[in-house]
Amino acid sequence: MLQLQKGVQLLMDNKQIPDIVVGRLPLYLRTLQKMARETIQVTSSLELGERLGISAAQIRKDLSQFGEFGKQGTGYNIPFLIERIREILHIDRVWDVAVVGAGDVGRALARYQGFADRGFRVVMIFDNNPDVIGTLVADFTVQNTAGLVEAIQNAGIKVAMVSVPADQAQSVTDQLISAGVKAILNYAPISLSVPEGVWVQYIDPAVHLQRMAFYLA
Amino acid sequence: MLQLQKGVQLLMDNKQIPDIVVGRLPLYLRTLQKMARETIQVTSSLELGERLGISAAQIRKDLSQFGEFGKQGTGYNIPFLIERIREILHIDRVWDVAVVGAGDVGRALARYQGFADRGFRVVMIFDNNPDVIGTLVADFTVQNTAGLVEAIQNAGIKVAMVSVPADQAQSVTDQLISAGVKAILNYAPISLSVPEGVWVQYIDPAVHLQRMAFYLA
DNA sequence: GAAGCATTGTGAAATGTACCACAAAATCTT
DNA sequence: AAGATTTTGTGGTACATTTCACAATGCTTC
Repeated sequence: MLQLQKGVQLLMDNKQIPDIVVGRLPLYLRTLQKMARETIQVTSSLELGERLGISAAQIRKDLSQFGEFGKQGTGYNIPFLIERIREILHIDRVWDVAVVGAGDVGRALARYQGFADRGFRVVMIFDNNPDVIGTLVADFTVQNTAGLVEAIQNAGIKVAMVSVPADQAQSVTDQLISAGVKAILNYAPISLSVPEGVWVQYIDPAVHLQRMAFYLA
Repeated sequence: MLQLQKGVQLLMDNKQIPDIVVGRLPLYLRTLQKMARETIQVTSSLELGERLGISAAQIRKDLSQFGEFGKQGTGYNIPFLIERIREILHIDRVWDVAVVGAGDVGRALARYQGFADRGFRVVMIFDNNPDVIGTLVADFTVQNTAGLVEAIQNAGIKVAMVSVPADQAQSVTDQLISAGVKAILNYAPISLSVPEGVWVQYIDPAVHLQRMAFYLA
């Protein structure tokens, strides 16, 4: 039986980790958590790779950037590896998240149950439509976007999701940044301009579909 | 004034185009269409790159994979380049899309206005919840997932979006593939297994947030 | 407890991607 | 109409990422 390693330490403080490696860690984590729910205790880079469609060598190389988490001949202890990845990604805590834009997408995000146990929790939602301000969305009262900077600053929020129309997205982004937000998940179909030290990820279903359409005869 | 090039032909039939290049074309297109709405006629790789946060050299190299679309000293004619990219991505037509799962996400997708003019159109939506089947979502009657394969096959649909719970996503995917679907945009938080010749893109807000959390102190 | 099997972590090689820098070509200026 | 300016397309180079392949290690079996 695999023992929990003791004294394992995360590296990465010195080393420069490629962003592409960082981007795969959440996928590893998601699959490992699924395996844990299936009560699997141990896995190998080969098995994990098959579930993910990623080569075993790549998984081993990626994980070795952060420490030695496996055991030769045996593989990786799943609960242990889950904890290590949660530490690496700084999601061994819960980040409060603000949603800006209470349209279909914003409301779906506020009501989404999938953030639980994955490191995030929606705590407030904003909109600038007078008909929507004050209404309830998943236990939250929609706040006026006019008060966004103060509310986010006071709450110390660092993570936000933007689901406003494209023509308001840059302005909202600028306000979020002035309020101290460092990570933005942008659903508006537009490239945002942000200063050094602020990270943006984009979700645009049309972009994803267009990419695949290239391969359709 | 820039003349429209005549007799320009798309290459790429022989050449193997890197997927990473294909993935940037929709971003170029989205920004070019925004510029067109601002009634800008001509742009340069430098200007486009600044808007996108991508180097000018990379944009030129990417586009040169498909043909010579620019003019030295002048740049790129925007309407012309838009049409070329639409051809390359096979979105110089409208692809019918099926939505499976009529929860918050599926309903938001069915009602989303952002697919218009970007090559896609939602034409049907499915769910397996008896309370939801038969209700209206954005002019569509929610159909029973039991009839999914037949309906999609009959309509000749090649593109689908999956917004069902994770534990149903693989089963739905298998049905979509048996119905002839070749491109799947998956909102379920799970890696899908698909055969050669079927493409999947993933949208999982928690994954995107986790990736950024790595960079949060 | 020795032999066989499984699996890691990792240098080295192979492959893939981005950037540089410039000749060529088109436009602009005077 | 000649020189200055702009900007493309691209060969070459530098950098990044993935894959290979194997020594080392830890289980399992007999």
